[in-house]
Amino acid sequence: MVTDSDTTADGTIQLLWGLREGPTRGPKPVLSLERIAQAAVDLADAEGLAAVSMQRVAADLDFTKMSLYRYVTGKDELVAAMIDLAVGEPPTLDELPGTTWRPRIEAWVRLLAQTWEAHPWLPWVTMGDRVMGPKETGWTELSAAILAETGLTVPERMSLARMLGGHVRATMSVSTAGTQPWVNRHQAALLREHADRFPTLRSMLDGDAAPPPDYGRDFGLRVILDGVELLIAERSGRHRA
Amino acid sequence: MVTDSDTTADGTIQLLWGLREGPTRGPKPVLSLERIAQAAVDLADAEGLAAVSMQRVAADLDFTKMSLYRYVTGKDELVAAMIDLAVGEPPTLDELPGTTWRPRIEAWVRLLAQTWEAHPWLPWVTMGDRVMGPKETGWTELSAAILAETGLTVPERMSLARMLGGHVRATMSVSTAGTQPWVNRHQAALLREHADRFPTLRSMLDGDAAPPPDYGRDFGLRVILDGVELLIAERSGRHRA
DNA sequence: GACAACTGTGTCCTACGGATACTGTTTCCG
DNA sequence: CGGAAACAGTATCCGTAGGACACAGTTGTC
Repeated sequence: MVTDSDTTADGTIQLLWGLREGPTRGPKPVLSLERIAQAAVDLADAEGLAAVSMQRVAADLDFTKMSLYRYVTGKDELVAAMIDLAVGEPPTLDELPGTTWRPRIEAWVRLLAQTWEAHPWLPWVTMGDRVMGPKETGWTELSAAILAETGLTVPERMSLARMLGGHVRATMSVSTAGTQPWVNRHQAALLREHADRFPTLRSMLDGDAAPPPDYGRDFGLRVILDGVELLIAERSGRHRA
Repeated sequence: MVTDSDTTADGTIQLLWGLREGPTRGPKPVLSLERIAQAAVDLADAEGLAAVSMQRVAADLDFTKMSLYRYVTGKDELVAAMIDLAVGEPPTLDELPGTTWRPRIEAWVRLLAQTWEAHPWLPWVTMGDRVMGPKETGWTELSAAILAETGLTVPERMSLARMLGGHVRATMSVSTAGTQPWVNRHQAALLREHADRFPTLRSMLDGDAAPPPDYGRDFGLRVILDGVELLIAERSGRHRA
């Protein structure tokens, strides 16, 4: 399941970056990588990632399972193609609102979150060490371009970009059933039952503070970016001193 | 793979919270949930989560695959048991350094990260809507207790706790092979090749800024907590005004 | 027109999670 | 004290998964 070697990575790179040499000799391919990936994405959107199997994707296309292996060396490559298709082309810098890094990066987060909400399986599949496709790299490029203005160091900027992506991931895919957004009803019942062991959590259950509909995405984003601004201010202050 | 119903959740709850009524009639069980979970954790630590199958866990214990199903209704429950075993008992509040929320929550993050580093499969398995076991709930309780001091609202506190957990997750499981910590060598080669499409990323490749060994965990934590302090300060300022 | 290259198919294999029926053991109760 | 119920671990079977491999049919090239 986990691609752990170079040969696999090379294959995926060739696939995603259009480096697969198209042959000229044999019969014309009826299928295409795009059609396959699209069918897989549609399936994952509709029935979840677990429903995506070679069998099923092929069936949705009215082909045999093994025919897919002419376009994709394995399921890992299919998933990689799904990711780059689903994540889509990033916006350009001038499409973003504002002229400074903060509103721009806020918009970047918002747009990324929208994309991920449309494909709820993406958070699970974009974890760990991978080779990013061109579109996904485009999103990263955009964030890097936006954050260049901050004056942070290169590792800091990339840490921040990674952090924001992680934040989007963390503020998604949470149960909706429950009185409080941070706990599902099974957990709530358990907390009431074991109030002695978890007094703080127990007391928080009855709070009537307005639960944010986005599970704290905006709140967390504000906290992070405030921290960044503070850091910038500190450094520019030191520069002047 | 995804437990999507209540009956399953109920079963897992009973398992994790010790609510399974032990029978008294038949032959004495030779195995135990603890032994099974421990074997599974050891296996996952050594060979990765993908190596954990009922077959393999049972073989490591010199038992049949089906014998495990006497202690666990399915693999989901096994994984749930693995999580609560691997995450371990949280520290107590007075074991943490400092007396204010900031050093305490910093220590909380550090300890959680240590635990997760010891079990690199945990990030993948602790995503999404689940029922937490008692030990994992203990970690959450601790963070909630620490953050109570901040004066943030309940949803804000829990968002923050979730955020910090997400931050630990995001700053783990990254490739180590590469000149820069934020990109692996495959990606780096691609960026050099497509320098026109990704100019910002391309230019960052040659930077010689010191790559942090923790992939920006401390940096990100500082940013987040600075943001929190700023928020607290703003509100207390408004209170005075 | 032969041949090489290629696409899509059919068959087969291994491994997985899990259901079910079974054998053997323990304990309760009449 | 002895049978019967309740249990533990086993053996066998099933459906589905990813994938290897050999094949039939199609296409371009020499």
